[in-house]
Amino acid sequence: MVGHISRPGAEARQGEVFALEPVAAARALIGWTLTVDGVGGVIVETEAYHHEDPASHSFSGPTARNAVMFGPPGRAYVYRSYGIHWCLNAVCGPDPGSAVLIRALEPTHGTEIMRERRGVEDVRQLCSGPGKLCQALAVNRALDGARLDAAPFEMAPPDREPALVAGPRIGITRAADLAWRFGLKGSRFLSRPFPQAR
DNA sequence: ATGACGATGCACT
DNA sequence: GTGCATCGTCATG
Repeated sequence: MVGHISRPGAEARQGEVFALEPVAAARALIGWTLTVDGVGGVIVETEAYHHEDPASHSFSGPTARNAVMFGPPGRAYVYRSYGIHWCLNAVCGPDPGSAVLIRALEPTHGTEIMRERRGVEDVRQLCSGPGKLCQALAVNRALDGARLDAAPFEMAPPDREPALVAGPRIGITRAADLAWRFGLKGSRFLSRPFPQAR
């Protein structure tokens, strides 16, 4: 079973989000539902990567790997991490070379398929990390450059403006001080907790 | 041709 | 909390 997730006006709102600069886009994407062939869930964690950001793959200019980042917004940029995992980004921004890393989903669609693909039962372990969610949604190199507004992708906006939390990005060494990681406040499906605001 | 380096996840202490 | 598998990508010779 593959339930559609479309809502009225979703396409226009999607175009608006992907036109934003990456920090704004990363914030705006929290709460959207993302599926691949009907399997997926609600985006609860993102990170922004700006073209002038030393932590971004695009920082040193176009290469074979990051070419999609320099193309039109609204496409998937998929890359291999640590030779093992895949990671999914949404290309965004008015300027070339910006993207939003999708870091975690709250599983809502096709959870049994995700359990099979991940080999774990716990719903909190299905999509709580960029590599995990790509395994759960069967995202790989074949989807690098694919449009996010067409099959097999489908995206639907949140009904209400979600409450956000922000913090430093995970797993990077450069520009590690920037608070460009965003999460759905109170979500139990994050890859890691956010540092407490003090 | 070769070497350094990860936008990670998992097992283990 | 720490250790590390594993390999594509990119810079260098």
